[in-house]
Amino acid sequence: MTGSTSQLTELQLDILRVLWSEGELPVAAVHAALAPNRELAPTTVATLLKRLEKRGVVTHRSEGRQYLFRPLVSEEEATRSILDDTVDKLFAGDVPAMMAQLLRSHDVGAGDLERIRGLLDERSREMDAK
Amino acid sequence: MTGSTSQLTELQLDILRVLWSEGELPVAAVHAALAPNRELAPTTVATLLKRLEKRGVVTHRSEGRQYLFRPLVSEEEATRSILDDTVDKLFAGDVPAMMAQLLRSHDVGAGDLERIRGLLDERSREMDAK
DNA sequence: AGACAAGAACGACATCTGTAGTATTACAGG
DNA sequence: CCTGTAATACTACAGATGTCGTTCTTGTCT
Repeated sequence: MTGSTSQLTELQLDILRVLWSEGELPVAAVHAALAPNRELAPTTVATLLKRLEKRGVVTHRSEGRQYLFRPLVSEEEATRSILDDTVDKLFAGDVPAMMAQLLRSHDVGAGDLERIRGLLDERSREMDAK
Repeated sequence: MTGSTSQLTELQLDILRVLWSEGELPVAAVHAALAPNRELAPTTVATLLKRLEKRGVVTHRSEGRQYLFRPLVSEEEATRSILDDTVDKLFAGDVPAMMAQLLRSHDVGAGDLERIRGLLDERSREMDAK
């Protein structure tokens, strides 16, 4: 059970994305990576990281006088968790229903449709294989 | 612009669902409809409704000594808004990417795959038609 | 050793959400 | 007209989140 990964906010995800892509980083580096998009004080980033640690989403180890933070959940897990939550919240867990809604009211071009067909076929093959 | 419809929580959605399906209702009725699933004090429901009204999600009119609440956003709009938000949050707005993820890691059975193919075809025809 | 600077630790504050108790108010009956 | 009673209005509080300022600590450089 990887803790409450589903309730991650945009900002929390942005922080996690930095860690996912960069690996183990000191607060300053996370702050720096976020700087272009978010104007946050370094202490803000530290606070966020600390809170995420309290929730079991990241952890840290000391190296010299600074902390190196590292994620405890993978991007896959987080994404999945959030998506699960959304499907439950909006469609009572009915994934196809959600996909139907996505197809219906969100911009999906012709090329996208093809791409999705490809994915479906792939998935079918996988199921047959097993 | 229908206000911040995208940030609706599960509880808020539950309340809205009651209104969507029942129409215009007094607080007591909303409370009653929710009762089987949620054990909330009537005042709690009233508070929630009032806050939703402040956010422009519902409104009310007086009838005698009680208020009749009614939604200001449709279920379609709310669902869409939340989904948009999720796609943005997780896949930078890339709907097909989200669908791919759904197919990959959520339980979608063989029958579901067929159903989705059907939706795709339908969508394709709609596009051709236009 | 003493002063600096860079981190970390702590504390704060506003807003939102879930949750509800208490205070008012005003109609309905007697 | 007075009193329940039912509905609304008001107040409160804890936990989460976004956002920092301030203080404490400790390695480092002269």
